[in-house]
Amino acid sequence: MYQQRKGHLEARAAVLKAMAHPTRLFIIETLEKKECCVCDLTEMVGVDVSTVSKHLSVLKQAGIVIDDKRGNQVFYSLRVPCILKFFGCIETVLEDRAKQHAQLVEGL
Amino acid sequence: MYQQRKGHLEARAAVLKAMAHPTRLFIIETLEKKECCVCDLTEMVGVDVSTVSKHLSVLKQAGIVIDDKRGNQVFYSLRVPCILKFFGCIETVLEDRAKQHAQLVEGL
DNA sequence: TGACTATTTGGCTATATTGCCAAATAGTCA
DNA sequence: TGACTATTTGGCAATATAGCCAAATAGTCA
Repeated sequence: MYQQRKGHLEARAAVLKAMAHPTRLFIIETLEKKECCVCDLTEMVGVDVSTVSKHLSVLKQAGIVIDDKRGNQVFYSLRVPCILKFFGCIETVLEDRAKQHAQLVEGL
Repeated sequence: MYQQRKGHLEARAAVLKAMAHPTRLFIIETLEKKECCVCDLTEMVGVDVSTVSKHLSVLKQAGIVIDDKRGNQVFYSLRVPCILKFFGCIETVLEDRAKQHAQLVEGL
């Protein structure tokens, strides 16, 4: 039952896992607007450049971004724009959860 | 830039992270069709019941499933059906990646 | 109450992730 | 070539995760 779908589910989980980090979500959001080099992103995020580079590597590995080397810079862009549609539903989850929490608090 | 959105992005990332596991994706898929008790899911997944229970706890914490205790069983169901719309795009990522990989192999 | 089933929790080990620093690599330009 | 910038990689410590077993908790039923 599960074993038969396991391989496929692992592939899906890998994509979700690659997105499941606040810095990487920020990068995805940012790349939606325009491609950026590692240095642009590093400045916006405010962590070590090596950390940003590794996050980008995770996103690239997952097939979410592509890189394009130009001169001594590497520009990253979103490879799968539909990724952004995810967020609408995640917001639903968050709002729903907030609502439920509010009810619990009221109910006290 | 990032700092201002960090809290919100962390909340989003937490939802994605809760989904980013093959067993939990299987549970989500299964609960789409019908609610299940822990024992049903345990049998389908084929791991220790305590492991399944912990996965369900992660999904519940994230606001993705709800539980309903009836007798000495606990039934779980999907709280946010839109979660399933995610998968279409994830498939796109996977297919796209497979295509690219095929091209790389051909190009050798 | 006592035996039983269903579920959750605690404890443990093995493994993975994050983020930093330092060092390696790649490209530019005088 | 040498100095410089941009990026990636290796190594490390701290932290989180997954899954098992054992034990605790909750409910049923005779």
